Amino acid sequence: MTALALFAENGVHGTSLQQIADRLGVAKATVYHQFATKDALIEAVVQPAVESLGVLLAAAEPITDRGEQVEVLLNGLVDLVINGRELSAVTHGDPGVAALLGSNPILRGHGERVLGLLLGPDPSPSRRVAVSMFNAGLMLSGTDPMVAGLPDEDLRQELLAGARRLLAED
Amino acid sequence: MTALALFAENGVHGTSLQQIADRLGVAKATVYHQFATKDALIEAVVQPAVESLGVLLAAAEPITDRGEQVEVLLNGLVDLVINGRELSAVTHGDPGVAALLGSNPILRGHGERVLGLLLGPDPSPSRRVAVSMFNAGLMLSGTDPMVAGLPDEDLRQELLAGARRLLAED
DNA sequence: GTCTATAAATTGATAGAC
DNA sequence: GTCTATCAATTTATAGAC
Repeated sequence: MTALALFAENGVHGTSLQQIADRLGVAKATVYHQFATKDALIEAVVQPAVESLGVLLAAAEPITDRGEQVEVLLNGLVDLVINGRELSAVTHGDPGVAALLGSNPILRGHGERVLGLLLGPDPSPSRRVAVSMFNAGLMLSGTDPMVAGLPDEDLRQELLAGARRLLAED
Repeated sequence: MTALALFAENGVHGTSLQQIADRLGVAKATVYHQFATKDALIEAVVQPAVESLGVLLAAAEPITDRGEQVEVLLNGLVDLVINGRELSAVTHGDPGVAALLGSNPILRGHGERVLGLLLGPDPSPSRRVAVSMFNAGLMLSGTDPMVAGLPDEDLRQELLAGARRLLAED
C-alpha cells in the first residue's frame, strides 16, 4: 500500500488523502471509492498486521511452559516487525493513531493479550518498565535510520538478542 | 506549557492552534502574538530540553574513561526523561515532528552527538541495534500508561537498569 | 496584550458526468 | 472505476479595533 509509506514519513495526521491520491497518480475521489472514510483506509492498512498478530497469539497462549511461551512470542513479534518495518513505527508513533487504534476493539484486545503474556502473572514494577522499553524499542527500531541498512536476518537476530537481554526472567 | 499536554495527547499535527487557545482560555490571535508561527511554538516547547541536553553533552564529552562516560550519559538522559515525561514522547512519536526537529541544526547536532557517544568508536551492527532500541525504549516509556503510575524515583532506577542491560559493553 | 473578524488555503467528504 | 467540480468545516495566519 502506498498510503503506508506516506504515513511513515509524515504521520497519519500529517498525511492527507490528497497527498495519497497525488502519489498514486489518481484523483482524490478515486481513493474514496475504495475506502469510505480516512479511518477505514487506516484500518485497512493496519489489518494484515492485526491478523498476523492474532495468529501469533493463538499459537503462544496455549503454551504452558513459561520460558517457551515468551520465546515463541518474542520470535513472532520480531518477525512481524521485520516483515513490515514501516507499519510498526506508524502504529506506535503518532499518539493520535494510538487513540484511533485503541477504539478498534480487536486490535486493542490483541495489544492487551501481548502485554499480558509478556508481563506474566503479578508483574513487578521492574518487569513493567522492561516490557515497556522492549515494546517501544522493538517497534520503533524497525524504521530507525541508524539500522535501516542492516539486512533483515541480521536485524532479526540483533532485535531478538536485545529483547532477551531486556526481558531476561529474574 | 499547555501546548505540550495537547501535543502529547493528539500529536503535533493533530493539535491546532485553536485547540491550544481554547484550553488556554484565550483567543487564537493571542497565541500568535507570542509565537509567530506554529513551528515557532513547537520549537519553544522543545527548547528547554534542547538546552538541558546541551549541558549534559558538554559534561559527558570530555570524560576520557569510556565506562564512566556512558554512565554519566545514561544517568543524564534518564533524568531528562523523568523531568519531562511528556516531552520525550512528543519528540520521538510523530514522524512529522522528527522531520521538523531534524531541520533544527542545534537539536540535530545534539542528537548526533548523543548517538555518537552511545555508539562508541567503530560500532558493530549489534551495538547499533542495541542503541536504537534503548533510544526508542527510553523515550516512549516516559508516557507509557503501563508505567504511568510509578513514582519518579522508581521509574528512574528501572529505566537505568534496563538501559544497562541493553547497553552492557561487550 | 487581548480581542473580533476575516483572509487564503487545505481538509475530509459527496454529487454526478463519463 | 475514474474523473471534475463542489461542499462545509477547519487550518494557519493576518488586520485592525480596544
